[in-house]
Amino acid sequence: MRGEWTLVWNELRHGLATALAAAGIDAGDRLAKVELAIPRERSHGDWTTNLAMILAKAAKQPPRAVADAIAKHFPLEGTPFSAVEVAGPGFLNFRYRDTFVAALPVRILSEGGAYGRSDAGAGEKVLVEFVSANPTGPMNIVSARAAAVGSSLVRLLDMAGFASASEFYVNDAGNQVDLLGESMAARFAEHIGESRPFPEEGYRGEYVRTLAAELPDAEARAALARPDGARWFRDQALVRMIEWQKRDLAAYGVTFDRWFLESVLHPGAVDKTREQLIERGVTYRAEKPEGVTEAAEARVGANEGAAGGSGIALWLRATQFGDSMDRVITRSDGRPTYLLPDIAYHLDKRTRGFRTAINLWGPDHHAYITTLTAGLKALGLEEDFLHVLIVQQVNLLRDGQAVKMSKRAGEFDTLTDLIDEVGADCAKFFFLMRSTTSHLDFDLALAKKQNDENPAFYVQYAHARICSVIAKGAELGLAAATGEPTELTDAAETSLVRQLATWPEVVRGAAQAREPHRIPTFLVETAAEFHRFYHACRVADPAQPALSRHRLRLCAAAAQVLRNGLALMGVSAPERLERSEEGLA
RNA sequence: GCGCCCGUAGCUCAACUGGAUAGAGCGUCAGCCUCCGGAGCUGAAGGUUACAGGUUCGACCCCUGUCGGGCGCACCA
Repeated sequence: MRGEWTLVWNELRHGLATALAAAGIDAGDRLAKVELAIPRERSHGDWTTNLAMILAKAAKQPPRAVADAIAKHFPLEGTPFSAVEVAGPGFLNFRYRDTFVAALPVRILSEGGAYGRSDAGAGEKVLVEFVSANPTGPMNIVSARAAAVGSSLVRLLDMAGFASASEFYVNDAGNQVDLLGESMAARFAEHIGESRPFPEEGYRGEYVRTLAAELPDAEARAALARPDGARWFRDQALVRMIEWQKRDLAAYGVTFDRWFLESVLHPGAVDKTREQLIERGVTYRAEKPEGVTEAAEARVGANEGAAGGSGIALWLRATQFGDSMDRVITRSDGRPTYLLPDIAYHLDKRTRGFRTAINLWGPDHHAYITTLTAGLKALGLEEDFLHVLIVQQVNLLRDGQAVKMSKRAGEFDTLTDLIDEVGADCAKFFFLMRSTTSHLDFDLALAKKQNDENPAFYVQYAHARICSVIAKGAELGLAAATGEPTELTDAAETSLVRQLATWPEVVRGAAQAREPHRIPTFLVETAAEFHRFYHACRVADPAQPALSRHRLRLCAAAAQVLRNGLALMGVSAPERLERSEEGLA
């Protein structure tokens, strides 16, 4: 091993490169993309690769012949592997040395919270933007899923060697905020017994009334009397709303490196972006988009009312960059559409040095991916700069029955409601458990159960159980072994160590695929692996002190891995779980 | 009408970017504590991966079509 934070993955890659060179096989750039995996089937070894099968065609040799050549030249010396075998149609299967396995618990404990960390991301700067809800109401359930996934992804990327940061984009410059201000002014007027018309599309939620009543009385009265007083109400509403959202998220354990206000882009950055697009010749002025089909034209006609005015607008030639149609970036009245500041914002991200922007969006925005991507390509940004993860909707259930999520006061709808009902740990575990592309059925009754139906408790229980057995060992005067490698005497022990050995690879894979759900999946498997071991092997046995000390250390290593995984999820790892009344059912 | 996402065991979901015999939990059935937390463990049953073609050594994964479910569709964000 070349030292900590080096992946077995890297060792394999180097070994394969050496073997290919020695065997005289030209892999081209294939090696960079080849699959190195941990096989599901343990009898297939600890690592496997399909490299030989990939190269067979170009090498004009049967896959097994290529595999044999690679196996023959693979330099095992100094690697974690003792053997490489050719199997099946041409797989190369690698097996860990016993000494590597025996040394692993020592290594896990010495690396501690850093076990699993790697340099796979090579320090690439990645900005993860998520939630970014309009500052016009409290955090809701949809945001709760995005917050759990986004914050976990940031930690995951960091652990895999990316330079990651989190950001919340605040739409504080649009109509919606003006409407909020107007709504607030009207509610304040109502509060002091005056009348002021409530805006047509205003925010009718009870929370606006609450916030209005908290405004400083004298200042608010003065603003109400001024002709431009709506602006004061807007600014007040904005500040209070953002603080509220920050509080809600903080209670959930989610914070952001930066809250980016859209308003800072106006007018400078927005104008500059428009000029750049014009200079690049990717815009035109027209009443209608160029090259629309008759069918599309008919639809425009049908939507004229909703579409707004007719007149000369500035269009982006989005179709040249993969979009299905051209898009307006400046309305006929001169105001920019949402697209232009969005482009300006992402240009700003790129200018700050981020090589990748990962955005978490709701399913209602998926069509916008091609539009924004087209806008960024039109500016000359890398095609793969923007990476959008669609976080699918959440269906709340209670004992199998759908829970209505309504904006109206009193109904179950907010993040705070959710935390109050099931707790932040459990909510996050459930949100992270599924891939973001899956619709998620969230059963409140299930999440509240503290029993075996609940995977969040299954993992936390494994951790608590380990802490308990370590405490038991201490009672008996048995401490975890230090220094010397672990003696593995039982198949269940070896199986557990091998599971723990995969952790750095799981972190790397999950980070590069941007799939945080692999973490809870791994933790559930690890917990199961631990329980199996615990069932098969007595850990704290005064009659066998030497063996006990080795097993206690293995337990401590397992606890460390569980803690590291739960930490990535933002879920706590309690040392004790108290039985609740419901849990006894 | 067009576009995107989804469809895997009775239910909720995995399957490591195209790999070896598609796996977990719940539910059902049958077992396991003189022992460290039974909130646990072991086993059984349960599948034409919606359907029909195609691509190749190999497909839940890629391509085409069909059927279902969700979402979006033009100077709202």
